[in-house]
Amino acid sequence: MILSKTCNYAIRALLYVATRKSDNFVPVREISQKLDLSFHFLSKIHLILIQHHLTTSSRGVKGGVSLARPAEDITIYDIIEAVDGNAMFQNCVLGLENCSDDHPCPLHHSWSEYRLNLKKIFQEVTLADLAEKINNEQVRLSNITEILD
Amino acid sequence: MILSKTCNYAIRALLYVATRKSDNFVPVREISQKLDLSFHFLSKIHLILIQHHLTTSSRGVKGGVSLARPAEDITIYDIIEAVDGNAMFQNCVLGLENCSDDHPCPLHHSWSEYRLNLKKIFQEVTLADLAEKINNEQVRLSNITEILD
DNA sequence: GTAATTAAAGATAAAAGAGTCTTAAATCAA
DNA sequence: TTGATTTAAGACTCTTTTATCTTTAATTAC
Ligand code: SF4
Ligand code: SF4
Repeated sequence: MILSKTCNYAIRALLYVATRKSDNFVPVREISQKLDLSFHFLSKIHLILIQHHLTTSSRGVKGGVSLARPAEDITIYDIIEAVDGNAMFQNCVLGLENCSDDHPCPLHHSWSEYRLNLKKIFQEVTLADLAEKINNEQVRLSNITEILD
Repeated sequence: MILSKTCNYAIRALLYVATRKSDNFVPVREISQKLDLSFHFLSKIHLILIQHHLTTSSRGVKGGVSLARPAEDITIYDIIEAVDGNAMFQNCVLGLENCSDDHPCPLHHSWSEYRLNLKKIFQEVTLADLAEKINNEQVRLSNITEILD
């Protein structure tokens, strides 16, 4: 898989929050139940997201997490970078070193172009874009049938 | 990383064998020394490659491994498929299910195109292509400086 | 202030990936 | 045939990732 499970869950969780589109905080417990993911594991993932300023949180009654900025301003790339880092968008696909545009191997040209393209794909899609599709039921967030009710 | 370490090592090992271009078997020990990789770990990786008919092997004095077909006929994709499988070229990047061309989410179009493209990149480059570049010293197989002597 | 609620933090555990080690089997050379 | 060499096979260990559990701290409602 291109993305780690942690990253997958992070994206799904934020998508869920984005579809709720209330200004209130969304409890992690609610997210974990709707997405059928481990509550504690999700909590940990949210710490990462908070540290990277993708979300804010509040404790106590009525607490939970919420997006730090409008869903329109959070790209999938932002989430991937926060969780998995950006090595994927920079490293040689074969794990080789000492390669450059000056001394390209047969893979270099296509790979460097591809790598850039991958980044662009993720940067071009925001949480808002995906959330809209989810609300239109053209895509779903979890493998269980009942998800958003 | 896109590819597993095991897969990286497998590619490097086969590239080394390809650059040797002798009809003799190449001992795994030699490969591991030249590439500065664990002998036993490489041995294990070679079992996979042999099982997938990418290499053949011979025990005993003069034994070792060799490519099962000409280097021109082994693509990087063949190696990746053998070691890491092909999930990467088929699965949804977000780990979601129940998606199709009929109900695409905003990522779907670019991703499915990208996924196909990735496969193509790997399928278009053979061991022979890369081995030639290595022999021309335009790329190297290991991070240690002395490698092919 | 008290109780209920919820995230924060960190210890622990299970699973997967990466790497090591030992023994067995095959092959070759003398 | 014997000994050296080299892969085959499998047990084992270490590390990282994934997941669980427990305790603490903050917030709200009353
Ligand atoms: S030239 Fe590009 S693809 Fe080839 S080894 Fe270097 S970074 Fe990787
Ligand atoms: S439509 Fe494509 S990108 Fe979107 S969830 Fe489905 S497979 Fe993934």
